[in-house]
Amino acid sequence: MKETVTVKTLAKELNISIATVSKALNDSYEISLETKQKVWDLAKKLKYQRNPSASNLRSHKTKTIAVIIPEIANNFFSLAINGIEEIARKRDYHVLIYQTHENSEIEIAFTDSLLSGRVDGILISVSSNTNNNDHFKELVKKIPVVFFDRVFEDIDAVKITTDDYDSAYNATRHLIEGGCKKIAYLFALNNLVTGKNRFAGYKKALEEYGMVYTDAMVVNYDKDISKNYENIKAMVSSEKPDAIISSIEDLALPCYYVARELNLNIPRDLKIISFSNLNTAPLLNPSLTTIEQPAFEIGKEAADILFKILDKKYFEPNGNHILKSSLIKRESTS
Amino acid sequence: MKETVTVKTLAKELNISIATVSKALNDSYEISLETKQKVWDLAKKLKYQRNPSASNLRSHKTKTIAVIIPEIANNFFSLAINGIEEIARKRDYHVLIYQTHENSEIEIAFTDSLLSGRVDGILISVSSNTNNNDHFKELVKKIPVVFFDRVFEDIDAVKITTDDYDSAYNATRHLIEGGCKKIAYLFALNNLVTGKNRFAGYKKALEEYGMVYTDAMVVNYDKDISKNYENIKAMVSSEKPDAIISSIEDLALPCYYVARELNLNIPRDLKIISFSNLNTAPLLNPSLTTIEQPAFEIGKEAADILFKILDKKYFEPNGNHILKSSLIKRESTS
DNA sequence: TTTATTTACGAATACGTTTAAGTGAATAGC
DNA sequence: GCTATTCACTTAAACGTATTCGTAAATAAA
Repeated sequence: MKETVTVKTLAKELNISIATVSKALNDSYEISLETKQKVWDLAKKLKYQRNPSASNLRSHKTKTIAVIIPEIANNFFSLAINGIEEIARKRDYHVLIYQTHENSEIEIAFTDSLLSGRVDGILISVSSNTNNNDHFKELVKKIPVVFFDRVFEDIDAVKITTDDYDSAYNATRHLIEGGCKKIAYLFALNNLVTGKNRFAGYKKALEEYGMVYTDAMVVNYDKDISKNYENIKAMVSSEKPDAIISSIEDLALPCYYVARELNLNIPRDLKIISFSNLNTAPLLNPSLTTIEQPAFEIGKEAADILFKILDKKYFEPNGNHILKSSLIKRESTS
Repeated sequence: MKETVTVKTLAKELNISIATVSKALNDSYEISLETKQKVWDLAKKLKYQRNPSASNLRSHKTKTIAVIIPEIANNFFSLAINGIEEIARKRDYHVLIYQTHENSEIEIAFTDSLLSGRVDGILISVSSNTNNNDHFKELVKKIPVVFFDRVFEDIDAVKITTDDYDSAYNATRHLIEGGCKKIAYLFALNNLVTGKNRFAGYKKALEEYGMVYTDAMVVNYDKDISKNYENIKAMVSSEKPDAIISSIEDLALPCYYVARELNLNIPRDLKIISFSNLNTAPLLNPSLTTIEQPAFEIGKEAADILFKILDKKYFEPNGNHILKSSLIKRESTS
């Protein structure tokens, strides 16, 4: 059993006090360069590693942030985490991952548990079936939090989103200008601004062209994934839309299967456009027109701002940062 | 500023000692049920949260595991993390994520830094350009580690892999039986058993059918992604294979682009098969035949075993667990 | 030269928990 | 009735670090 090397070890070896060692390791101005160098050299030689628990306990800094997301096996979120991790890495921070699986209760359990001082800050993308934001309101009072992509309106925290309204609006216009007369909508994130804005953009475009939608043309996301397929199929069968806008990626692929099942040709009989970060979008049959969110940049931005808050260099508690998505036109709408 | 509630708070309030509170919270047999109940009730009422740092410092248990992977924005790895997270959740463990981006030095930095007692155990899928495994050999002596999917041969630790040899063998046979005469191979993970086994399976199948491969038909993975496309294109142009086996997902899509660029029809002119967990594989143009690894299960299994080791209920330091992949035949090879 | 300030370090304490060892009272064994 | 054991709890000491306060020596200011 190896002896673990602590400040004590170094102190004893160098015949100086523990305090001096600790200060030297933290590059304190109180310590002479000469002594610091001796400490650093020995620390390196003995492979000294600062004990994080002890350090945290004393300093109340954990060098750790938490990321709470609905699902990791999702292109958007894994890219976002990628961005977050990149920023965290630069600052030698550690990243804890928590998946809610779109379950609000799990989400609450996570946020509660993170109040114990395990992390310095939290990045959250809200679960789709979270209706009540009381726990978030409490949370943001106690610990720095940045919301990204899936956000609530009335929370006192920084939010990073994309131009949901504009991109949905543009997508709808793209369809209308392509000759579509009846555009169905796959609605998700109903209770979040994110979802509301997308839907509003869709409605606005319809309105501008004197078109209407009926409730029958709107399919709501069901967390039971198999039902989504059925619901879309039922809607397409009865309503016979000539286009579909999907407000989340998860609903795009079911559309392809439905079209196949109903013998509808995409894009001739049915045009499809979806919010999506699928890297196979260009290779699908037919290739899929997407509203691509800058997922990686969202993650970076969110992390960046969280760190600014931790550094106390950010003073806009309600900042709303909006990044631009891009509409990438492909065969499914041509 | 709210007072943080500690064991001290509870002790004072209930007029009992700190030790009693601590033991009650840990459900120790030394404490009467009556007292425990009082402690639990008050803890709940005051929303007491055990301070993780203090607890770790004293008990040397962090309730945290680390996952080191090459890339999170990858179907296989995000599914694996999903499985890991599921198991961790059940045991109230926290999951730290580290991405190496296939960089061996970053990998070493991570493993070194995890020796400070920040985590109880580590799950690793080795970076593709890691040639030297000395740091792993040292690592496994000091902390429980389970390797998954991308593993080294001669490390004294548990390994979770898939039947790489068999699945590559079967995939190759599938192509041969489909009439292919010249099967190219996209080689990755050359320095890991994982990659070696896949290549060996390919070679064995060729051999059985009296076929040969030349070095010119083998393209090695380049970490500069843009080069892969060029390399594959060059190989296909000069060698004119009638099929390609890609040993990792990242090399499959470039094949599609190359075929498109060279005006080759898949599968007529060029059949393609790839190790892959793409959920859009059935929707590609044409749909892609895949060797699908049970990514989620691999993650679960790896985490499961790590916890067994932590519980000291696992006694097979060299256990090699092999899960089965499935060959899913689609249009790209028909 | 005398006083004030700076420099470089050490002693001691606190962070919040866990745990080994100890204690008095109640119960059991004979 | 006396000793041995069990029960329920307390005391006190860690775990390894960061930090406040203090201090002796060296330097600067007067």
